[in-house]
Amino acid sequence: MKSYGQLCAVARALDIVGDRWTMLVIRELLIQGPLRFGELQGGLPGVATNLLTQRLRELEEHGVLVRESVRRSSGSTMYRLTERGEALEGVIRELLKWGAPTVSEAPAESIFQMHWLSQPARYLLKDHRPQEPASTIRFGNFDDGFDLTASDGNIEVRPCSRDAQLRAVVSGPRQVLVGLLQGAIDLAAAIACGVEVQGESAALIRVLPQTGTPSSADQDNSLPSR
Amino acid sequence: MKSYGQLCAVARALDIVGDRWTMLVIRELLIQGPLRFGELQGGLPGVATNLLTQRLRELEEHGVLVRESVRRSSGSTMYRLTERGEALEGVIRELLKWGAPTVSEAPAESIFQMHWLSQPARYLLKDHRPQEPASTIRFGNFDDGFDLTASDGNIEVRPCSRDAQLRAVVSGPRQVLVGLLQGAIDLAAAIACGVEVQGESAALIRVLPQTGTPSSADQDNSLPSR
DNA sequence: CTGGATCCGGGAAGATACTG
DNA sequence: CAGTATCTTCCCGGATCCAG
Repeated sequence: MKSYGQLCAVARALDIVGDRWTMLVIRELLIQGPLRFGELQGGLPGVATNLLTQRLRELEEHGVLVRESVRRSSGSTMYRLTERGEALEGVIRELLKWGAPTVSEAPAESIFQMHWLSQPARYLLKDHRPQEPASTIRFGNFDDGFDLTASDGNIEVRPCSRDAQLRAVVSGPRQVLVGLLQGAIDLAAAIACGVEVQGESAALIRVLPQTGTPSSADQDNSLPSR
Repeated sequence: MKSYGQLCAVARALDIVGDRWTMLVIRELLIQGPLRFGELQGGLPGVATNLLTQRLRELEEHGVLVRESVRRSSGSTMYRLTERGEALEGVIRELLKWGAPTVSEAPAESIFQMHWLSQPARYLLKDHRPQEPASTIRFGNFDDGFDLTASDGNIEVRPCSRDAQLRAVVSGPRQVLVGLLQGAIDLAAAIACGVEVQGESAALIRVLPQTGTPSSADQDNSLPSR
């Protein structure tokens, strides 16, 4: 898009990352790590291929990402954020903190992908039992989800890993999961709305926001030995 | 613009503030406080009136700002950020932190307005002499500038005030001021490049980033009793 | 004179078909 | 799979016009 032509740091940033789809490309690469063209397209439903190409070229020119030819077998190219690109994490974080309250107002036909919840989870969830041993939960499934680890009071999120030691696997309807992570509803209500927790629900409770009313879900049911 | 149609906090935020010019409208209102249509237009060189109208309507619909009819004399309307709108400060802050290094790469013919430096000043400058009494500096002039106060280790910026007690007034060429505030050049170099400091230059040095080489400007010349 | 609304040309975005 | 080419649609930008 055309430059704003202003000698201002905000305008300069928007000259580079202010175009339509651009920040969502950054989001995908921040969440999922290096991706191929098709994978990127999959996380950006509705983007035209020519437009995605154009955005990737522009971001490459500005040093936000790099094209990497994978040498194995054929020349499949990967897109990877540079250090400069990863520095956009702060912008993404502030955008999602601001946008989170409006997710519930999204058009009903909105598309949902579980991995989009990984950054909100990182910022909205906390490890409420720091003294307990590290514990990893999977949200969603391997094809679209993320692994969240609570340890020493910290929360980390990563793309799903084959060899993660999972204490629990969480899945369910889109809107309910969003509300659960934001603390808008508690676990008992979420389960009533169709959320399924396989494994130790205590591992999930450990990181969920505390909702106002200490519900029956708090003392929980069992810790099945896994 | 069209919604991304994604159940994702980042996409939802961009649905609201991702359109062209929108974040710059927010920037103006954050920096300058409530403004009239024409004042807004003045801080957004190149925006078409119809487009500005449209953006203001959209932001009003989303509860980011409110139109206020000033009852005095004729019906001049003011635009003021709501609490929700002011919550975008974090997004602006992260954008400017990311964009600051690229300001020097801006097109040569870029427009400059002094008040655009006020937010960078707020985040890039520090009060290095917290024990000294509060001290206010004006950057630019009353028509386009801002007042910066250092006190108790904190930095505050405000639109220019008629009754501010000024220790110093700083002006000079655009690019040099940008470099000075970012610590890319030191005060001695800035003065050599045309920056003028009227009053106590010590008041300016108190808040400037420390450049690598402790230059002659550091021990400074005098503190004229004012 | 400020605060807009209307009109229109050019260009960016969206959809889809096509190719190495 | 990773784009390119093409066409349509819609938004942006600039000028002009209108109302209080």
